Amino acid sequence: MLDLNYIREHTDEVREGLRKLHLDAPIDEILELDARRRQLLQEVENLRARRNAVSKEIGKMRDEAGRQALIAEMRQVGDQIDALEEELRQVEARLEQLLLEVPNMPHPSVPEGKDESENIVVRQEGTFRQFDFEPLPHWELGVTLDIIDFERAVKISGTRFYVLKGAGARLHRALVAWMIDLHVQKHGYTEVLAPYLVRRECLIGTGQLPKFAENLYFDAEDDLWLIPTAEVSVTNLFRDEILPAEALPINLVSYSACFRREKMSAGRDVRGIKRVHQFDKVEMVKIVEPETSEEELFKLIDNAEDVCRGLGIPHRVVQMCTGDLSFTASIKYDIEMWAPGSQEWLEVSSCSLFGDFQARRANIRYRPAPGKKPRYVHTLNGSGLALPRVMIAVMENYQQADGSIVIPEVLRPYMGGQEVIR
RNA sequence: GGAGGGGUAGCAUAGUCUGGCCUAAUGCGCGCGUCUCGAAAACGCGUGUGGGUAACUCCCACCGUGGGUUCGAAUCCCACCCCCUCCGCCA
Repeated sequence: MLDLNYIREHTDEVREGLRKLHLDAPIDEILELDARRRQLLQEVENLRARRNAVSKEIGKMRDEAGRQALIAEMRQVGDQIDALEEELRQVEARLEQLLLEVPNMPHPSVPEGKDESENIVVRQEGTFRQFDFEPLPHWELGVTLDIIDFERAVKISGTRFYVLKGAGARLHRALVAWMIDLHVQKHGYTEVLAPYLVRRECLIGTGQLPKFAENLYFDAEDDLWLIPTAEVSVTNLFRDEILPAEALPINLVSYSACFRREKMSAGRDVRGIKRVHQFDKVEMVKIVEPETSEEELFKLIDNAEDVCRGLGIPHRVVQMCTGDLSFTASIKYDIEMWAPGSQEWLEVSSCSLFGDFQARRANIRYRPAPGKKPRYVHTLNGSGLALPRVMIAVMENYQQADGSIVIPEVLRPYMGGQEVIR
């Protein structure tokens, strides 16, 4: 959420930001409602001040006739207050609703562009493996090795679900365990395991709601929502808190299942395990002081890249242009791994700096020093990494001519020393 | 799910029965200062959040949440949420 004062005082910059994003937002209506709100607020508060003062007098008065006269007068004032408050409530509700639909502003450093075609490949690392045979896509390798079962997944859950089996399931588990250990032991994160079902307010806090409800699964009876990413549960751990300065930076890593309807991409990427309704992910979340947040973003990206380096799979870092930024991000970089069987770059991580956009929504603040006013924190997160696509990259990069898959060395301790899946 | 107890500012408590000097007190913690070579102790001052305002020693709101009664609600009424104890059920 943007600061209402900022919208009022820097209206032109907000309009310019929206133009760069190729998005629209009801700025005029917001400004009108804001002006009306402040006007109503003053009227109501003046009336309330009067009533407070007079009511106190009434409590002390002995003259019964004068008392009754004042009570009658205050009854009138009360009616006026009720009427104004009703209008105020409506204005504030509408204002809140509109503010929640205004996207974050792009950071000035973000290159301008209309859509993903204008994203910028910042760097590429690692060497492509030279194959002396035709590398197969993972959906063929997985079925042949009997480590992925698509048909039974569809039988029990429908399209866009998958089942891992035997060494496939274990490879998945090994990846999760190794990634978490890497981030904890080498990068200094603290591991957390949080609920997959969260309250509606959490989705509003991190920005999935109200705009993107159609991408989420939820339980109507209890109004509990399945998280589309651990970002939601982990960032919201701190909602409505004022953290002491010494608690920052907070660096958390969390494994979770993620649930997405994928309504927007019907018909795309239907083969294999690239785009599914339920997948697992290791997510990194940072809660930091505003002054350090850009530096923290680059650490975050490097931490995610370290996973690619450890696995020995080529990757590249892509900066999103303004037209391809998410609703909540101020800066965003994707990390993509090369998949030689599918012949494509796979987005395995998305690293974002949100500034205070999420912090305002979730009301996460910190106190810079004892006695000082609370300030909003900056939040960041990045995948470290998303499991199915890393599985794809491992399977396709490490396949051999006979269809077997060599297990990357870093994962072998997590697989009981196994070296090859055949 | 049943019965009982509870939710008050960072923490711990008072206030609720009996509405109005509660515009929420006290202790702890925290900050600043005095004293000291320095510290502790003691003493003094200060210390919740959000909003209105150019700004304030000014005003408004917030006592779990949302409604209601009243000139006036932490206090009375209704609904809901959460926590604790016991019982039931359960991996």
